[in-house]
Amino acid sequence: MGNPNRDHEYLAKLQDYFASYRSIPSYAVIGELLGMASKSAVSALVKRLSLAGYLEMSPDKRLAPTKRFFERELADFNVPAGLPAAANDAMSESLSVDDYLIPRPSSSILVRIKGDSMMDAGIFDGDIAVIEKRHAANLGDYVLAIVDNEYTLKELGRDKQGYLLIPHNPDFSPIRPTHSLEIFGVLTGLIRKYR
Amino acid sequence: MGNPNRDHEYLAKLQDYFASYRSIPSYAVIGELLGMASKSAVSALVKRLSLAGYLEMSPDKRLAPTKRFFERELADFNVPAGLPAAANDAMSESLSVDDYLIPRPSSSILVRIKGDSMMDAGIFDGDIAVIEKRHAANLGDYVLAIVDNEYTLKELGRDKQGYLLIPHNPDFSPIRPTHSLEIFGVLTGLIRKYR
DNA sequence: AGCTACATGGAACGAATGTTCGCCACCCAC
DNA sequence: GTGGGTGGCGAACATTCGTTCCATGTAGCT
Repeated sequence: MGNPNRDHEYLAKLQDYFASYRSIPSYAVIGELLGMASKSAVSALVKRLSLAGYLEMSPDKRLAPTKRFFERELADFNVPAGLPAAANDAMSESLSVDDYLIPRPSSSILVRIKGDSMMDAGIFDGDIAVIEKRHAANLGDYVLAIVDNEYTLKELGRDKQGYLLIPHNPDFSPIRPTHSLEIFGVLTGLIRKYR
Repeated sequence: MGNPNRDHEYLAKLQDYFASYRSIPSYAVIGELLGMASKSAVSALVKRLSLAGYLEMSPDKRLAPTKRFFERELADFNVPAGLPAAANDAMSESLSVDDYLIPRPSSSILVRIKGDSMMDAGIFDGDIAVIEKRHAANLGDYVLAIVDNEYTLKELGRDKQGYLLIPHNPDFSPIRPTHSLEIFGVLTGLIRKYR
């Protein structure tokens, strides 16, 4: 395999396209997109990518991406500088962000964080929390709780007087539930977007 | 229109199908799927769903789901008043988080954070950073830079002596590149997993 | 009942699809 | 060099696509 495989480059363009339009275009358009003049070249490419596990045929004979299609490479931080391009061949590990963060979609919801009460825990206003819905939690878990008809994300704690909700910000005080403490779910992931 | 619109039911089946196979089937198959015997009925349905904003034509005239296609019914969970500002942004199983965090897959890479030098910016050891590969950045951006053959994530700053890399942790000092400063990419997203 | 509105069935049609085949250009190993 | 493998080109092909037009059936209304 002396030939530097251009298939990764082709795959990348397909990934970009799918990210934009949520569909795999026809062979003719793929060719146009990748700079191929004939559909047979595309056909060959599709066979290769299918073998590699990035594409598959849906039951109705339509071309569709596989799970692996959505995986991203995970590079290690400490890579002593190879060339930046080396990150491509680093072949460390790949993962799909969704699978990584949301293993149980049906019991997970996304909640946008309001306020700074968990700032010291690295949870900022505007972040999105992945909450797994359940009513039980362990001490030390970050829980989305319902207190006085309001949702709030805090650490679940306990002292001799009972359970409390501990903020991670010196400007806030622990909340001691007056009546009952209802736990909506447990924080299992966090997503932040910059810019 | 005595008939309660069955379109929602049809939409639901399409959503299920797409969730399974990541593609929209042909009109014939859609008909089969929904119990319609003719493609003209499907054609009409597609027009309705397109008008409602659930489907659209991709640039190559292929049927594709829109963002709204992936929105989840809020009515699904009967949460007492004041549903936690649910992130309507992106909710679905497969595409959502990827789509939200990684608009350009081919130029994005995932990097696992090592060390606490950005702790005060809410970026912790073990978090995963979404880096968009490019060589230019603005002051104030968090950049993945290559300094002395090591990758490091810092804020890009500048003073009268030139560029520097600013950590967000009082225990660390700003880094002043001795020779050259190479920027590998810019931080565009952050992912953290609990437990 | 008679009428209208509308969703669907059914068939015909041109356009576009993906497959296939033979051929060429290039690169590497020998 | 020579040979073989590989990726791409170009054209022909049957199949399938989505559109279109008209007929049919049903529901609601007067």
